[in-house]
Amino acid sequence: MQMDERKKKILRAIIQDYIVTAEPIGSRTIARKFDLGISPATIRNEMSDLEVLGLIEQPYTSAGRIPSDAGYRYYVDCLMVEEELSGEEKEIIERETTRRINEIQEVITHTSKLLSQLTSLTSIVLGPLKGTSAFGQIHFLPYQPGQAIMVMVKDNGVVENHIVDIGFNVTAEELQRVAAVLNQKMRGQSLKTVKKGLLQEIYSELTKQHHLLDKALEMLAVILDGCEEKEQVYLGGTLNMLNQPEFRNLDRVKTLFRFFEEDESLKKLLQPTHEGLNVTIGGENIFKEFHDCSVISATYRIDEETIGAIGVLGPTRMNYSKAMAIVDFMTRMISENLTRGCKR
Amino acid sequence: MQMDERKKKILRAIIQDYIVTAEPIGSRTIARKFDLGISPATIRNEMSDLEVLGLIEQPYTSAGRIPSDAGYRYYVDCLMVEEELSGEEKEIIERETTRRINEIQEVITHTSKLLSQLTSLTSIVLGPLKGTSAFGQIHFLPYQPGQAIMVMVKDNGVVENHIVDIGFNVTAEELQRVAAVLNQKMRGQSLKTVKKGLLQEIYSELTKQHHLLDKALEMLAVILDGCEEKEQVYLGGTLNMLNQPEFRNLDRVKTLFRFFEEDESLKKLLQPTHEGLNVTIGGENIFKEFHDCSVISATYRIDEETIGAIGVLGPTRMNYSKAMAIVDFMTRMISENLTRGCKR
DNA sequence: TTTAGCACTCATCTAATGAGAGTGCTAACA
DNA sequence: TGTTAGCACTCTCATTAGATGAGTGCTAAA
Repeated sequence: MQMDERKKKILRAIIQDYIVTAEPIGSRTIARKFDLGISPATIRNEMSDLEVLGLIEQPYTSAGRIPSDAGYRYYVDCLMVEEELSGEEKEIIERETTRRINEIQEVITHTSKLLSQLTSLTSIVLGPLKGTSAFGQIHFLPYQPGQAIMVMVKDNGVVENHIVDIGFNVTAEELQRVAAVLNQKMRGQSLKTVKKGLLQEIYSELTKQHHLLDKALEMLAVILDGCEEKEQVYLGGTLNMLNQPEFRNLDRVKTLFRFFEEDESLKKLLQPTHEGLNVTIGGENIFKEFHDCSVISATYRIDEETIGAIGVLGPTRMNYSKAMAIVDFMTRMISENLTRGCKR
Repeated sequence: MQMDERKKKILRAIIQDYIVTAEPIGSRTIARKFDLGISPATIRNEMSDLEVLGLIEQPYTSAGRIPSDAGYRYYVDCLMVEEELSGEEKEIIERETTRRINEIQEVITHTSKLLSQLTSLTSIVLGPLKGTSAFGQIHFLPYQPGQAIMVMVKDNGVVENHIVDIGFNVTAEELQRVAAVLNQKMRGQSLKTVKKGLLQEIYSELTKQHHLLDKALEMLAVILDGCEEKEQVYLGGTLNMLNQPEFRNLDRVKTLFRFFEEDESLKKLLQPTHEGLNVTIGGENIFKEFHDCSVISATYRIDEETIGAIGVLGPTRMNYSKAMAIVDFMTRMISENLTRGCKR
């Protein structure tokens, strides 16, 4: 059995209606709502075929039909008319992403908020990935006795400060020297490289400064500990989920929100499977909690290097064309802006 | 009508039962569950009195009784046996709060998690309040051209970094001088003082350094902008709310979670009305969203100065003695630990 | 003052019923 | 041969009507 033009029209009608109403739709209603020029009976026959093809299904006997995961997949791949964002929407995204924002944290939280607002879905934004940033420079500033503030600037512009315990018998001047050695050896290197290969080298360099002999290794450990990168995940518009009829059930909401609290799992949701826009529909998702959801995600880059990802999460019955257009445009804007920001 | 011993016993029984079951309780059941040595009929008469006194109420005719807000209030003020925390609980709190934690952020997020875990309620932790911290020192570090990293250390130990735009014609050396002036003038002053009184003084001091004449004021504005304090609120265990039968209703959950997203309102929830433990019961709450909830809060201090607050939020039908004991013990531990940390 | 007894109330649970939307099948039609 | 009208049938959902049970208030007796 083949998909002819009429079947396509009917499938599109079913999906588009279901996206809006979240109710199963029957042949009669299709004939009434969409002007296809054929009778309910004919539509019934075609729907029967679509069901055999696995593109639609009945929640129960003698209810209307709803799209199956495969149906959505076919819709996204073959049927959907790609949506052009309105000028207004584009403008908002451009304005908000090109705002002069100094700290990457802000970019992330801001993006997450904007994304959920525009799509009315839940947004997930994944911050700088492990291993994508290298050391820029390290500074030490005096703090309490026995402690110092370590300020670390990474090459992607992220600045972090950590308080490190350095022991009481280390002077400010000694710290300066440590910083000098670290800066010289570590600049442009990733944390991984340092931990794997450079550590011994730095240590022997430091111990040349006889004062530091006994303290050096311990200090290094503490410092590197402070450098430990953690990828951050931001969620936006989690409440939007509660507006979806799919989540009228409290237990469903509970498992959903419990999932939202696990950063590690959230990251996996955004795991890209290929270049460009990733669309994961219903049961395609690796987590069974999201077998009634879809995820649209894409990665953002500085220059050509992927450093993070953004995505939206919503019920399988989401407005794919809109969400895809927004995620796509937004990653492009963020990448441009970040790349420009780093060159500045 | 007076509260005699028997009335008290009955009221206590009603409240304690309701805290556990969340179901209205009737005279017969009270007689069965609690060994008060009187018959259901007698209990009925007393309950009738308690209702006249406004301490209990009927959800509808011929249902059992439930405590009213006034009933809870009476219970908390007069009836409740103050709970002693178990050794184990105390130990956990002590261990977790005296852990060597360098950054105040961590203290806050940690506390919030711990608090919600121990109480099975939602915890709210309010970070350092505006105006409670004074400048310690300011440093500038090189960043991108035209920008610098400003590292600010406050006297309460908080370290923040911000990227500030400083204009292209400012050299590193000039920045050092600015820092020197700022450190000299601002140390120990609050941001408010600086903005109100010191600004002019700093400006005239800076302009003495002839190089900086034209840039000084603009830079100052940018710097002070970066200093702007924002109080942070952390929520923990929001999901605990979903386990309460009071929140079986999705709309209720929605308004609740929507409220949780407004930091400003959350702060008001913790607003202390008097020294020590604050208990706000049901309708006493300023927000009508929480007329079926109670809040137990207390402030924490560094030395004698109040710098923040912690609290738990739960249904009016919460375990007051337990929650109060935990909040009380926890603020004390945090205060001690922070005070010690600052002296270190 | 306390208690037993009794009539009454009201929410909740269950089963029955009917309406409505939709299907599949068959036969007629173009 | 593809399309359509008609019809019997199915299944959910909302509504209704009892039945159940926990609880109350009142009265009268202990």
